[in-house]
Amino acid sequence: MHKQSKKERFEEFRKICRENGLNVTPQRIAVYEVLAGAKNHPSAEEIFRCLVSDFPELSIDTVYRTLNTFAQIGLIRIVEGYGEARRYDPDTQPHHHFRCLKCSRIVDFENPEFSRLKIPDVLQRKCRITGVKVVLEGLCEECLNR
Amino acid sequence: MHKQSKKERFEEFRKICRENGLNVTPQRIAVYEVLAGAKNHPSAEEIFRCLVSDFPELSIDTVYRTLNTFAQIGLIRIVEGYGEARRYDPDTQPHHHFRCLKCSRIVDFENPEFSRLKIPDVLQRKCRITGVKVVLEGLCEECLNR
DNA sequence: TCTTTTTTAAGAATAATTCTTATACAGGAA
DNA sequence: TTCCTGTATAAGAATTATTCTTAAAAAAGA
Repeated sequence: MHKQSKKERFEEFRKICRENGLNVTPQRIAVYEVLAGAKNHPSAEEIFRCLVSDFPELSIDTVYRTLNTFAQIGLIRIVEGYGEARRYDPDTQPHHHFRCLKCSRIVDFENPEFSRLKIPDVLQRKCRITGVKVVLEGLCEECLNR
Repeated sequence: MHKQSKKERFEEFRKICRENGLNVTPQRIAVYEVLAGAKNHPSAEEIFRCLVSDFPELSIDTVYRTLNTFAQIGLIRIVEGYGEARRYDPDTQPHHHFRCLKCSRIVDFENPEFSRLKIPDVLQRKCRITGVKVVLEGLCEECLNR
C-alpha cells in the first residue's frame, strides 16, 4: 500500500463512499481509520475493542456491517480466511486453489509454474515455511452464468 | 493426489494412525473415507451429514475432533479458510501473505516474481479471476523461538 | 423545516466449534 | 480369549462468531 497522509486517505475514503452511494458516518470513518492503521489484519471484534472506549455506544453489529459493506465496494479485502466454516482437503500434495467469491466453491488445480515458486529469502531465513500455494479468487463458471 | 484403490488407501490410513499412536476406530475410518472420496472440500457439518444415516449415533463433535487430529498429523489439510474469525485487510493492492499455523499471525509481503504469475488458460477461459495471491504457511519467527 | 431514506444500537437468533463428563471401545498383555 | 489400561466417543452444555429484527436516530433531499 503506498504511503498517504491521514488527510489524503480520508479524502479518498470520502470519495469512494460517495461514488458508491454510501453516507459518510462517524462509525464508518472510525472503522476505516482503525483498519487502515492496523498492522495485523484485525478481526471485527478487535476493531470493535479499539473503538469502544471512544465510542461507548458502538455495536459490534455495526462493525460487521460496515466491514462487509466496505469489502463489497472493494475498499478493503477479506483475508483468505473468509470466516466461513472450516473446510478440509484430503490432498496433502502441493496444489493450488481457485475460490469462488459467490458460492465458495473451491477448485483444485495443479500448475508446474506455480509449484516452482521460490520462497523469498527474508521469509526463508526467519520462518519455517511448510506450505506454498497460489489462491485465485473470482467467480466460477456456474456463478457467471446467472 | 495419486490414484489408489480403496484397500491400499485403507492400509495407508491404518499405518499412519499407528505411527502416530492413534487407535483405528470405525469413526475415524468413516470420516477419512468420506473426506477422501469427496470432490468439494467439505465442512465438518457436510461430512457429518454423509455419515449420519449409516452411523446414527455419531456426534458432530467426533467429526470435528477427528478432523483436527488428522490435520495435526498431516493426514489431511485445512483449506486456507482455517475456520477462524474473519479478518480484514485495508490493502487492496496485489500482495501476498505468510500465515503462521500456530499463532495465526499474517504477514504481508510483496514479491515481483509472485505478482507476475500467469493464470492458467483453462481457468482464465471459464471463470472471472479477480485476485491472485500466494499464501505461505508455516511457523513465524516468534513461534519458532519457543 | 418536513419527508424520505439510510444507518444505527440493542439484543435476540443462528451457526460454528469446543468443552465437560460419564461411558464405551481398541489394543496390548496374560 | 479375557482382562486391563488408556484412548476415544456421545450427549449436550457452553462458547464464539456472525447475522437478523426492530425501532429509533441521523443524514440527505425538497
